[in-house]
Amino acid sequence: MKITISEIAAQAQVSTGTVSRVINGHSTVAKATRVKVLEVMEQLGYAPDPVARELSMRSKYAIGMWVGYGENRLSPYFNVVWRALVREMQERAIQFIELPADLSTWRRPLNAVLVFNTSHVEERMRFLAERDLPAVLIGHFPGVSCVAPDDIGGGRLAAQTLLGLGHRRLLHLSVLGEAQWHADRADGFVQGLKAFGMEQISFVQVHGESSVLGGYRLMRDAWLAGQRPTGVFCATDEMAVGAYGALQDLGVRVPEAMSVMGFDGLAAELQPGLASVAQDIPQIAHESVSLVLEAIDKKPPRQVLVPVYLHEGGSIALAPGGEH
Amino acid sequence: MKITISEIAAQAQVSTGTVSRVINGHSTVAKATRVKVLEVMEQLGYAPDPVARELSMRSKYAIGMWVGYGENRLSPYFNVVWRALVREMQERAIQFIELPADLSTWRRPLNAVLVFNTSHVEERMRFLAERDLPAVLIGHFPGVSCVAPDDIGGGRLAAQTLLGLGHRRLLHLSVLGEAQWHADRADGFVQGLKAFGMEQISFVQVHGESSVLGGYRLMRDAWLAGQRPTGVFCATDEMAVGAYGALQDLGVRVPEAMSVMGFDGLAAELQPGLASVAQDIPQIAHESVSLVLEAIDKKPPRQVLVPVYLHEGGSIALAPGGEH
DNA sequence: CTGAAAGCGCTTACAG
DNA sequence: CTGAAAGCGCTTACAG
Repeated sequence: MKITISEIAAQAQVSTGTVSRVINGHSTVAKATRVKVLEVMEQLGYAPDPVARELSMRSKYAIGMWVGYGENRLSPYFNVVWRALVREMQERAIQFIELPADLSTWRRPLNAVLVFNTSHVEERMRFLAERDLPAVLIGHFPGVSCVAPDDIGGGRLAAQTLLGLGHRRLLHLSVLGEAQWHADRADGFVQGLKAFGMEQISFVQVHGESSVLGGYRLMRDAWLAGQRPTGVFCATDEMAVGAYGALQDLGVRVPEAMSVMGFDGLAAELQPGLASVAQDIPQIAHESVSLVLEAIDKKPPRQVLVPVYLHEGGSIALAPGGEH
Repeated sequence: MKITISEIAAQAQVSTGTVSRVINGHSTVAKATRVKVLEVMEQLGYAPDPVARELSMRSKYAIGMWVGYGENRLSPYFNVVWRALVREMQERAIQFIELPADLSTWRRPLNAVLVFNTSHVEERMRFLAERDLPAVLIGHFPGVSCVAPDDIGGGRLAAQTLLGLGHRRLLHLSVLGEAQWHADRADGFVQGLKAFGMEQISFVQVHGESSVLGGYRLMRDAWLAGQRPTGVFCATDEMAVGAYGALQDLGVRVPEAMSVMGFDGLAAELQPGLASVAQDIPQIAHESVSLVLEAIDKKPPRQVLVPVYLHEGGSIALAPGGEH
């Protein structure tokens, strides 16, 4: 049936306490026994039971996750982050509670709140501050602890990548509205172009919705308006999927005639082959929870930027005409 | 200080066992003591700790969830079902494990497997059968326990709904490939039309991808090919979102000129106002887990069909011209 | 470094 | 009907 810590202890001929110590990486375990225990665990495919773990470790903390409503609640990105967050909390044996949109009706005790994927950020942060509830935001907001992917660096990375392949006519599909993340991605992209020398480059930026349909329409309309870039950088992978579709409908071949890049790193699931600036989502989850713990301890707020990296893919190639 | 069951027991002058019994509604508690205990609980605002509860109630079963890969892993539908499943397992205090796509590398003990959202169903079911692993499928497969939404009934419901509004020129956006669910939805729809009398109806069915882009293209192409339905039934809500977009781009007003219906019931998040044949997803999760438990007990396989219902929305209206 | 033991908060045969 | 006790799977002072 289920294999437990005592099974491991028996097989490794140590006490359960010792097994527990190696699980938790306590340094006070002899190297030989540690190795032995790890071996047995590996062999039996053991994984500690998070529920039992929580019951016995039980940080006194209960932290709430306050998430937004609306269509993006079902977005691929949201779901990936949400799952990473849940897993992180489980691993750290922290009790988490998904909060309702309207917090004012909430009664159960709460040690901190993690705010994610929500609109009205300012209003919400004020609400929490007034109640002295430590808060951490996944995103940007002055004065509170925040964690976010390096959107600017990601934009720059996209620019460098496309420029490196010889592209000189570039299009950026960006997003309407005030959110920081897409502004940063666009800024980073432009920074990358500027570093290279703008005078040699033609660059156009258009704005639409951050969805498949949004990307489709932007790409199609830009093309029909006479834009002829060789490289397109999309603010999200979903938009890139749409752009892909539009190019297909227009008979423009990817990557031969046009290189397409996305942002988020969901390509493997969303559109195999799509090159993308990937976020390190497990790391974002990890940092978020660390900041929450710091906030509970009244440590001063910090802002963490989690690095991004290039997710390679066949959707980008040397610019046509071999300008390079 | 957190208040626990022993606190209640002390105040009510009974044992913790008795308190537990009233918490769980066991009938073997004298009315007077029950009342007394409830009073104390109420007074102290006591709520049982779910973690402790799970640890002690939990069936010793570990059940695996075997899900498919590919883009639909991030689809809204998948995510909604996934979360319902997780919650159901938690409530029943069953340990669940997300299985890797390649089960042959799996070592940890498993009492049963819930198969969901996967391709190669036949192959996978055979794999499990060979290993004597009880299996339950969300979907259709002969000889094993299955649970699925009533796709046929849902198709019929869509037909009745649109016919009831006076629509007589109908289009169905269906899906390419061999899966049962969209065949059933289409069949149900046609059944509904036939029951009404096909000779008074013009009906066209087209096939594409089950995505936003798929719906967009089907709708646009049908229109450009000269189709002029007044009612469109989409095999999924995602396709309906795409169809919506196409109609917008074509300048066709919804619902004045065209009624649009989806299927799945994700409209509230995906496209507010979209009318849809809604699946009862919590119920599907519930039945799945029940069947898994039965399968572990060697009970004979059963096939469960979960009813669907109409999710109302402003995307459907009386047919133009008031044919009704 | 490591074992024995108590404890996290709850449930449930087992007696009576 | 109800209490005493063992148990769910793990952690962590406390000794040694």
